[in-house]
Amino acid sequence: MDDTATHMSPQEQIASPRRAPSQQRSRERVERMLAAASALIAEQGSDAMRMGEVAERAGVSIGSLYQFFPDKRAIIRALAERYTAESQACISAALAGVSDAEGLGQAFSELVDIYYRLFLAEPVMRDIWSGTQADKALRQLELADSRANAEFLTEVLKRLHPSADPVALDTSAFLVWQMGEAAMRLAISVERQEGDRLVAAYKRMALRELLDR
Amino acid sequence: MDDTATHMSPQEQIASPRRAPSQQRSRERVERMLAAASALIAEQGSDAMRMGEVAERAGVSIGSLYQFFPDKRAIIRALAERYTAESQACISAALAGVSDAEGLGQAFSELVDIYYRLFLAEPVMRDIWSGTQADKALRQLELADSRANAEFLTEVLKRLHPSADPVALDTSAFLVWQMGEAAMRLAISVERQEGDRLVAAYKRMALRELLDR
DNA sequence: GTCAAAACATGAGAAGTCCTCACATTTGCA
DNA sequence: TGCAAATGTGAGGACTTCTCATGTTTTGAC
Repeated sequence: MDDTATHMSPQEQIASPRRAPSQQRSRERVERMLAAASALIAEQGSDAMRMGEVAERAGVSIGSLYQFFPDKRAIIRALAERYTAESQACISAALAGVSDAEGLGQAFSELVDIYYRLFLAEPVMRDIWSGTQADKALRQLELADSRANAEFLTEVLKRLHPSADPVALDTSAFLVWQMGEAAMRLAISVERQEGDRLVAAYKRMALRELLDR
Repeated sequence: MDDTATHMSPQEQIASPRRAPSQQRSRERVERMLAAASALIAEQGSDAMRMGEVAERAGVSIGSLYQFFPDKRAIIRALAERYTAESQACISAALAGVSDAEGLGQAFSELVDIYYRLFLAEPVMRDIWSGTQADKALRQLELADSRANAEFLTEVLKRLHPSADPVALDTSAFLVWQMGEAAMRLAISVERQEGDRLVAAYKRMALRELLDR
């Protein structure tokens, strides 16, 4: 009872932490809250998601919601963390065994396709990463996630180009990764056909950067 | 430049239009409102900007604010429109006379530098384009702006590569442009030194896409 | 200059949001 | 069994954004 912060602040506000659910009952309720939030985001977007609605749909009171999530953004962040954990495992697996240029080309191409399909199919993921800019902590999370993913790529690059400057490789990998996320966001915001073209163009561009050095 | 998106979510609200200022007095007041909004965004970000504060700083009542701007986002959009108009003129001028590969390399490189410096120096611009995702109309504006800018690039490319598929050129130009905006956003959100490296890497990557075909 | 109509200005308060807090209930465990 | 810790509750506080009835200024036709 210290960080209670009665007034909203001029700028950044760090949400006070909440207790993690320790009993079976509350763990299930937290799951329901996250599921409700996810459904509402899918339907209306995270901006239009109302905390009262989340509570109602989860079958809990508004107070219970705030027992486990310090504020609205924390719920969204919790969902985001699940996605990042999931996708990092996927990416790591896809790139782990790569040892030559052809293998990288193959793996990278598949990864892009998977991500593109994911973006097209998952309105929640889409919405969350779109809203990234509004929430500093979420932006940090995305950046950290992106760095972690780029790291896998860097490892492969170092194996392929042993004599190249490691910093340059790292920069390339990070940039390529971020460009990919931007390309996805762009692709899903235009007509499907144009989106496909853009993703294909990105793929070519990225592979050239990664392979022809 | 009208629009009316083809599909609209049930939740989307089109803000009712407001009267444009027709008298000298009100035109000046609107200027003051925009200036106040700009200053507040620079200080705290558009999210933390309060309409009451804008009105107070502009020396007008909250009612007057709403007389000319249908809602909060409209004020931000009005500022965004100024930036796009300004930057489009600049880009058009930079690319207009380009007729060979070397000229494009030169002009593009300079343009990237200008944009990077602009992003670093202009907190308002930064904030506005960051918040792009929250406001559908603003996203449309940015997309339209990006297309218009890419169009200049496409024209140059068509001159340089007369035998290439025009659609492919257009896709490349649009992608390169969007990647550039993403690279800028990324660059300003990390340490200055890393940002510089990322922008340089983007420049190389983009030029290769534009020139080596 | 007169005067009606249009444009403009105002701020209390309507409507709606996030989040807190004092108090009630349930659970784990000595 | 009893009791502390964990959990559950929802009315209400503190903010927002935005409206609207009411008053003031400008315009322009006569």
